[in-house]
Amino acid sequence: MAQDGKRRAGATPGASAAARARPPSMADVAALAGVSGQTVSRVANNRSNVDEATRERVLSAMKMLGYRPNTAARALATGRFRMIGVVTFDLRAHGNARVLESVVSAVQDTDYSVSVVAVRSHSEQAVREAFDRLSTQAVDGIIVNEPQMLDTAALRLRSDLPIVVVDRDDRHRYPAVGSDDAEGVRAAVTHLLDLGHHTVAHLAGPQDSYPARRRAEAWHRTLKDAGRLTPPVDYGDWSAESGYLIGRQIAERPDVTAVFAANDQMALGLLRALHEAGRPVPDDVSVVGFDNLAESAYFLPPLTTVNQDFEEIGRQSVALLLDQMESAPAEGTAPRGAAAVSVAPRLVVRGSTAPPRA
Amino acid sequence: MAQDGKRRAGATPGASAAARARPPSMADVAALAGVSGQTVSRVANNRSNVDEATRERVLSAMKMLGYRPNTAARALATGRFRMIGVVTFDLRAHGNARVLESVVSAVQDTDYSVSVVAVRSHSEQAVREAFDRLSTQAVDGIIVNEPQMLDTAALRLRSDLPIVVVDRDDRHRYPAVGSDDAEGVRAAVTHLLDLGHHTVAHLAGPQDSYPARRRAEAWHRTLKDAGRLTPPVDYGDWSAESGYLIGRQIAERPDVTAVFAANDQMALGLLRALHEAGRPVPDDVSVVGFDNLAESAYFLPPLTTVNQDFEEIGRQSVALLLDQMESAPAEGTAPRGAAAVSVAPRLVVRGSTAPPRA
DNA sequence: GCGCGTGGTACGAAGCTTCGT
DNA sequence: GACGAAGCTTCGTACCACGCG
Repeated sequence: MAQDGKRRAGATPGASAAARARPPSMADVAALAGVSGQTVSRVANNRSNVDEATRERVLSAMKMLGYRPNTAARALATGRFRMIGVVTFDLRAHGNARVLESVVSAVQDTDYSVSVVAVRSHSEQAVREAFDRLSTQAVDGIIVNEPQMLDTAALRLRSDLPIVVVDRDDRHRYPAVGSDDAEGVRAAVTHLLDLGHHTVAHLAGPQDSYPARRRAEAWHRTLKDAGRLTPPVDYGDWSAESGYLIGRQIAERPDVTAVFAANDQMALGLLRALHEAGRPVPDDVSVVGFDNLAESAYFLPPLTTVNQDFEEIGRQSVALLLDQMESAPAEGTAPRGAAAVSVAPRLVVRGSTAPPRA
Repeated sequence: MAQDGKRRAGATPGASAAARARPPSMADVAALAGVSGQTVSRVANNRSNVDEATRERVLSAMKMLGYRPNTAARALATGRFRMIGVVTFDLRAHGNARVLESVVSAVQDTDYSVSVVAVRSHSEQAVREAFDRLSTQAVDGIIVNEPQMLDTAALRLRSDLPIVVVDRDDRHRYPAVGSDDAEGVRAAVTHLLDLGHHTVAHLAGPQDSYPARRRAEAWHRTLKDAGRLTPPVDYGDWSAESGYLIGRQIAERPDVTAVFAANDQMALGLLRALHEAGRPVPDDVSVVGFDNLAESAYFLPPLTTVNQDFEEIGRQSVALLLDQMESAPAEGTAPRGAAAVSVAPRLVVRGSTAPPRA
């Protein structure tokens, strides 16, 4: 076989298995298969110009030795890491966890891996730090799961890596993928109007959140387009607790017959507040949420809500990122056109909505 | 300055910025600072034997060039990747997402990164594939978030990497970190007995889940220790839907005055079933859950449940893993003693439990 | 000649390129 | 077109040696 005995003593097949500590290298495979390292490399990278028979020999040698290409060496040689970085916020938030899940899942269908960095606060400082970690670490592209970015200045980062932002916002110049919130909100509010409600109150997310703002704006616009009055908005912080606290105030407004909450958690708090105030849902007040938690179908009453297709969002962001990575191989900063992908949400009608009392 | 002009043409300071595409390497920093690459390496790794003045020079050169050490090259040279792999199941499950969150957070306090691999099914095949991915990829240790492993054979993996399993189970020989389920269950069941209930029914998780089994066993033992009868167990699948479906049957058993559900989601379904059957909670039936979802405090009624300290679990698993990684530097398979860390759960009493009707 | 601050060189594992058969 | 051999590249680190107090 090959004569690279000078490289290391134990590499010859004759050596006992006792010295097996270091993982097998390409040279080991080559020796066992009786081919050159070059050919092993060709097989490992699925090149076409290898004879089927030798390919088989090499593959079985790989299997026998349990050979795994050394990622570090490959990355060093190619300059690419086969790794996608994900910057995410609080995973306790349902949507964030779902997005991460679907991104991981989508990436798994490629030969990339995922490295996750969590941002603990919404400060520009924290976000910048996360990016720093990722660019120090070896990633070829970054997906930013940014459902509540305080200020977009934080997104103006020095980084020549391809980036995709999840949860569409037009304030920045990066390609983005997100739910078409406006469409979902429109469906929700229209559903309530169609049921006969004169207007719809809004329990919004925090004012410094872009998604919250978008939903509030869409709510406002839908009412306006329908020629309805727009009640004053209440702002929560996405939590069930805030929904409950604000809900107690809403419950005291006898004119309110329908409420659109910016997420299901706040809707849950609202349901409890209305219940305690003796205002039955949906007989007295209708409630619509946003997100479609797994639990929402079992709230009392089951919650009408807007379902977001997180799977699709994950798939699309990964696709968009890979796209960029392939088209701009270290081209520097060239966010070509900043594509924006909208994923359609879907209204799920359940028991928390009904026509207003006669 | 240095004389490595042979390495690449554009590296000399005189070259225009036009050729700047490749990130700056150590040699660039060395050239700019007028030292050897070796010294740059020393500074980058915070070694002590560098003169304070040269250290400053090197640091400012790094800053000026925006130098970042190349992870791949470093890994190749050292044989360590500074990366921890996490194998996780469905992130839609609250607990899994929480564990991932806390693991990521804990790792972030070290200079390691996290690579996430998701397992889509509970088959040994899928788990093995996940491990394969991780060992192909560059990780120094693995944390397995395994709250519902079908069979532990799947955990008997060829992998000489340090491993920590989250969600303690004694069927395998790996170090593990998890909630002390038995203790949490005991607290929950005892709470109900103390309220005056003669016995407590159990809405269990799926039979092929170890955590579910552990909780069921602890429930059984607690009742037995108290000398109470143990009603037949009903098995759900963790989902609110299964809780609802089984709950409808439970609601028809007039003897049932208290139910312990193996998680909050099933408890939610149960609450709804009891409500629909006209059996008020807690007046007619008391319900206790397990997990303490963010939402549980706003269920109708607010759910008494067992809180798990996921943050602590994450911290502990990372600590345990780092421990192993440092103590067993490529020692092969030597799971020393298989440490097991138990994290104490805590009963949270809310409105879903009360003494039985007189 | 001890020790500190340095520099020189080989090395790690894979890839690519150029020949050559 | 299927392969091999040799040599160079990637970048950072380990080890050893050197000069200078």
